[in-house]
Amino acid sequence: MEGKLRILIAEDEEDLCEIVQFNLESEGYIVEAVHSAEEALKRDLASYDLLLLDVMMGKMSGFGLAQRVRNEMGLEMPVIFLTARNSENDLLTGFNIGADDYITKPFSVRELQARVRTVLKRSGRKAAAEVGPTQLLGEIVIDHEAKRVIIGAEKVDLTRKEYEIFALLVRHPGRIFSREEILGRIWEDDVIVTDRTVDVNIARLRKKLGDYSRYLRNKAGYGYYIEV
Amino acid sequence: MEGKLRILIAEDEEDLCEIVQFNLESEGYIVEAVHSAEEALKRDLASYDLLLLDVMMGKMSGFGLAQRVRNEMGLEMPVIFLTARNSENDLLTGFNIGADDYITKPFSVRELQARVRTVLKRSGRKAAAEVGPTQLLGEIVIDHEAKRVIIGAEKVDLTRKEYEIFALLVRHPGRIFSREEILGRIWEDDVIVTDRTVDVNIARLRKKLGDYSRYLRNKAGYGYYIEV
DNA sequence: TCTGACCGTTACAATAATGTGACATCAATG
DNA sequence: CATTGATGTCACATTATTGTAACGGTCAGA
Repeated sequence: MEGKLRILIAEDEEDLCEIVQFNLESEGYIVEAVHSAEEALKRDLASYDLLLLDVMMGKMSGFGLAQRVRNEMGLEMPVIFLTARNSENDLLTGFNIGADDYITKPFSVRELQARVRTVLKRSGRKAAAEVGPTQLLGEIVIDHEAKRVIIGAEKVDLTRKEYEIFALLVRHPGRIFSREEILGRIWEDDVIVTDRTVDVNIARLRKKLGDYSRYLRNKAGYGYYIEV
Repeated sequence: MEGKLRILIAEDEEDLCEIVQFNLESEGYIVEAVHSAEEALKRDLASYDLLLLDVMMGKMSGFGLAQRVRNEMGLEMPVIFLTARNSENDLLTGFNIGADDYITKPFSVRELQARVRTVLKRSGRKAAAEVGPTQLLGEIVIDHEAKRVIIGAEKVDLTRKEYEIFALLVRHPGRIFSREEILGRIWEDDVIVTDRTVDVNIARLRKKLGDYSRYLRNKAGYGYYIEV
């Protein structure tokens, strides 16, 4: 029905990383590995379908990372935590992210595969669902659960493309996205559409945003961005 | 607070607590967590519908706690023990006490949800996670015990799939569920069905809901949801 | 075995979303 | 301030998504 699912594993034990990567890739997933939370944050996390996070890595734990992903970035994505069995003291507390599951080390490959499959299936593995239920941009609230925007008392439904473009831009305020980049991220790989298509969708989005469309700006020759 | 079921979890691994709490709450239970048996004893244990007890916690074990609950306090309540994998002795003891169930760590969240549901059902507490005994949506009443819907004076029986889809959506009003997500949550892991199947079941459900099917909405490109 | 409830699949019609070309405006650069 | 490429907008065509009827298979109970 769609492309391969992408998994990011953040785990500082490189050997374990490789084993997991190898095995999940042989299951047909696209797996990328990083070895610290900081490295993970450099990725476009929204582009993955599942995060496998070691609980204990360097400075920032897997929990910390998951928290940032969910709270600050407003992304809801399936997370499986990897925890060492007998290091309970080291386990951090107080995260309220929606961990979908966890698995204790050492684990069997089969175990992991089963867990991954289940979590992905449960989560609906659609292109990076986002949570919030809301995320703010000035006085505009994005309701990621309802796929719409709330402006004052108005609730404005967004179509899929409108929503995805807006969510992408809002996730990175101030950053300019070229039409090519927007197309590459939001449209399927095999469909070919003009870059003018982006403009039209932006126009429709702006119309729905009303006055607040002033936040959604263009820089001639470059692309679109959200004004900070 | 209407008929939601209350669960107390006593478990010293706080991260595990959080995971369990989050996931059970999202299933519609009220979940409270404590991190020791002593703390648990300060609660009004009779007010819970289910106890989830870690077998190994600090001074007093989950078993000790369960024993006191049953013998001294004379409470009959469902208990699920959480045990580490290789402590077989504990298991025996657990069953002598009359544990309703046990689950070995690490367990999948889904496994736990299923176990909780089963135990609650068996114990005579209403039924599954979607328990009410009834839950309201506008003027529609869902009778979770009879697996049907009451619209005005009409009683409309729902088939299993119809009921589960409806219950899932009603539990999270306003949230859009993609077809994949619905399939992942309601269908068994190993069966493979088209996503169009969801549509047809939705259609059948709508027909039974009559006029009130207006609450059960679709958003093109996303999925189905209950209008708030 | 028969029967009917339940459920998955398909086909096609109805609806919503999206893409495109034409043209009007705008913005940057000399 | 004039020119030119970039952007905004509209109407309409095209495509994708959804609703629904119809068919067939399975399974449990009569």
